[in-house]
Amino acid sequence: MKTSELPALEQLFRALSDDTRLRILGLLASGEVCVCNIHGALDLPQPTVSRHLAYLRKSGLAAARRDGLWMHYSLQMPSDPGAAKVLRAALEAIGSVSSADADRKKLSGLVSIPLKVLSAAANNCCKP
Amino acid sequence: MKTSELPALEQLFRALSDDTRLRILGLLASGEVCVCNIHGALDLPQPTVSRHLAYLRKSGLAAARRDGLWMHYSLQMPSDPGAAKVLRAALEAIGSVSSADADRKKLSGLVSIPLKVLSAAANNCCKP
DNA sequence: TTGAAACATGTGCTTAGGCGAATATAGGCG
DNA sequence: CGCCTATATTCGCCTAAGCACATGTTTCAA
Repeated sequence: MKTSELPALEQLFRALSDDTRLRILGLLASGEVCVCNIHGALDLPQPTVSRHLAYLRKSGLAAARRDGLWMHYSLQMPSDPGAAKVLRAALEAIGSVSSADADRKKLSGLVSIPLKVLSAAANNCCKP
Repeated sequence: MKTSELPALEQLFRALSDDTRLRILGLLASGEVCVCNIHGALDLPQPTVSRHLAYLRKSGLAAARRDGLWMHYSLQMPSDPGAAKVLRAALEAIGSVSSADADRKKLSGLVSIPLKVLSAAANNCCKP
């Protein structure tokens, strides 16, 4: 059963071969996240986060959804089963890294800070 | 359970993010292979193969064994369970790629060509 | 010891892609 | 419309790493 081709796998691994992108994926693994919260949780310059998100988007690993001023990114599983399995293994590996755990904790802190119920969406973005 | 760290994962993915190295790993998945047979099966310049094998060795994904004139390379699983799972998923994905299958077929052709029993080892290397 | 075979490594060149700083765009609001 | 905020993109610079070609190195055998 021929599924993916080698260049596609190569591209997948290239997308995974960056520390910042691995950290971002570690956050996206918990669900949809706003750019401002990624940039807040990882404590990275906003253009850096944006660039890496663009890379993930072009690689088919992330999807973007606009919500007013905010952009929410979420994980997107590759259609190819082999690539999907690789990504799941990658996410699992990231999940057992202590620094990624710290990132997640910081993210949940950021998200829960305001906790004031905005309109319908429970998303709290960028309240310093 | 903290296992690997992010930079280690990054290095693993970087080692996997090259077409030639994926093809080599596809061959090593079947067992120990001689450099000359890799270079023959993949139809790549010998220095190219050697350099990528060195990269895999330094990344801890391959081990080398000297046998007289020949060097035999074999897969080496990472000690970290998460990384090992990633590698297994990668090998499985490579296994379902048609071009990698062609590589394997060409390798088995090369290996079986002489089939004359050398001393004790059943390894046949580089008999044109 | 000399030569040949099998690998490994150095050199020069080229490209992908990372970063910081600056700038551009898009949406919401007064 | 004009401004602010959130996000995206551009620019200049720099490093990692790929390739082809040439040259070392190691091992064995005559």
